[in-house]
Amino acid sequence: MSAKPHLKIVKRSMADLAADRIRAAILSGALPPSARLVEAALAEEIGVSRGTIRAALSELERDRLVTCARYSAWSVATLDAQRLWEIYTMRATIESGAARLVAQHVSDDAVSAIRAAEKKLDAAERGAKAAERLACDLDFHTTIVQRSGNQLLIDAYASIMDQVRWVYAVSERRSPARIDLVSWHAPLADAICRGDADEAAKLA
Amino acid sequence: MSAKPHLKIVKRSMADLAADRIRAAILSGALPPSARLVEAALAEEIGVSRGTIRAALSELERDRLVTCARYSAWSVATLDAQRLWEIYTMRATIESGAARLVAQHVSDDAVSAIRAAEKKLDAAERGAKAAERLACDLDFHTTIVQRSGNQLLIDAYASIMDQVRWVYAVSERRSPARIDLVSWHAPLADAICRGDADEAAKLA
DNA sequence: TAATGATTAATTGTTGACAATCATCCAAAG
DNA sequence: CTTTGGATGATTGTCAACAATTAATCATTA
Repeated sequence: MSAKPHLKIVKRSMADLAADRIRAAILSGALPPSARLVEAALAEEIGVSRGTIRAALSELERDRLVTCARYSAWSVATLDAQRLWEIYTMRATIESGAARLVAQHVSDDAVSAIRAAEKKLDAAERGAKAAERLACDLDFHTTIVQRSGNQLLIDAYASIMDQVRWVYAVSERRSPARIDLVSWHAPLADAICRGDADEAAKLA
Repeated sequence: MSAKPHLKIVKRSMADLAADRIRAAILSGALPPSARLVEAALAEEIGVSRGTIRAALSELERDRLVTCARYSAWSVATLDAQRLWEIYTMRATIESGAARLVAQHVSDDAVSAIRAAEKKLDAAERGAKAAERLACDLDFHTTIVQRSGNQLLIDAYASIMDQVRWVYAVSERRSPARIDLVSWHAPLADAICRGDADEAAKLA
């Protein structure tokens, strides 16, 4: 995605690593919604101290993957219908704002980037397996948000997409009907490329 | 704002209290952008241990009021032109999404709530001092977001509005011309009340 | 039986000490 | 004069122990 590869190695803290482990366990479904999380147990299992685990859980709390009841318990967040609606609405809101921005000052390389993502989507649409198509789908939308140049939007989108993936993982509904991805996304891509901000925001 | 007053007292952790103190210091300008924050010094000043201060700073980091350089230093976030644009764009995006939601399923009490906020804005517009008018202005927009019924949007808006207030506090530009607040906001209120989602989103 | 209050085990909140890392300074070499 | 290298102080990262709080249990009482 980034043109110039940067060599800098990012040394990550144990807390970050621990957060990754727990996050993966939640996203994979190993830790189901509402599952109880005990700091001491996690500390033992991952091999770090409780303080480190606490920092990791705080990070996951920010991402809304876990919740904390004071002096009582951490637990994996729940996913009711209301929250599901909120997640999808939030995603649509952010993507809409991003699409509007991209359309407002549309550039050549933005167009090429979007068209490239569209093309990959087209390629995946025929023949590729469901997971591949889903990945290209998400990639298409992510490309748009990236192009908005707004780090706040990009971060918020990354966070909400984590939730979306979690929803996908938890509700194991496989391949929800084989719709035509390209024809579904083409109007949005076109609106952005011709600079129609309002239309782009509406479609997203 | 809330109809039924709940009596529950929320005992807050020392970390939360510490976060409030530091947050207030930042929003008041006592801690200017880029100011260095040393855990030990803050711990001494506020009267809690470093671990507690660390938790507080992590919370403020989530709110993007402070940043952390590994093994080096915490510091108050910076506010360059790019970030300023990002903040305002993000606010517009969230408000747009919320306005669309409210307009989509507009209810009677939603209309009355918005009209009430509009009326207060109208009252403040003539005679009241700048701070008062600004408060009513923010209140009007907040009312809309609250009415969206989406907790994710509400939280995100509260977070970004903290940043907006920070911008106002840091750049001490007073009363940026006395524009007619009501006529500026009326189209948005009308669009929502008549259920025109696309128009509402565009105006916001 | 249902409500009350004490007891206790489990869990998070907080702390201070130690380890790891970074930024600065300064001297020496080229 | 610039660059290299090491010593040093300051600051964050991590840990283990202790305090505070909660939730469950169970006997007691009306």
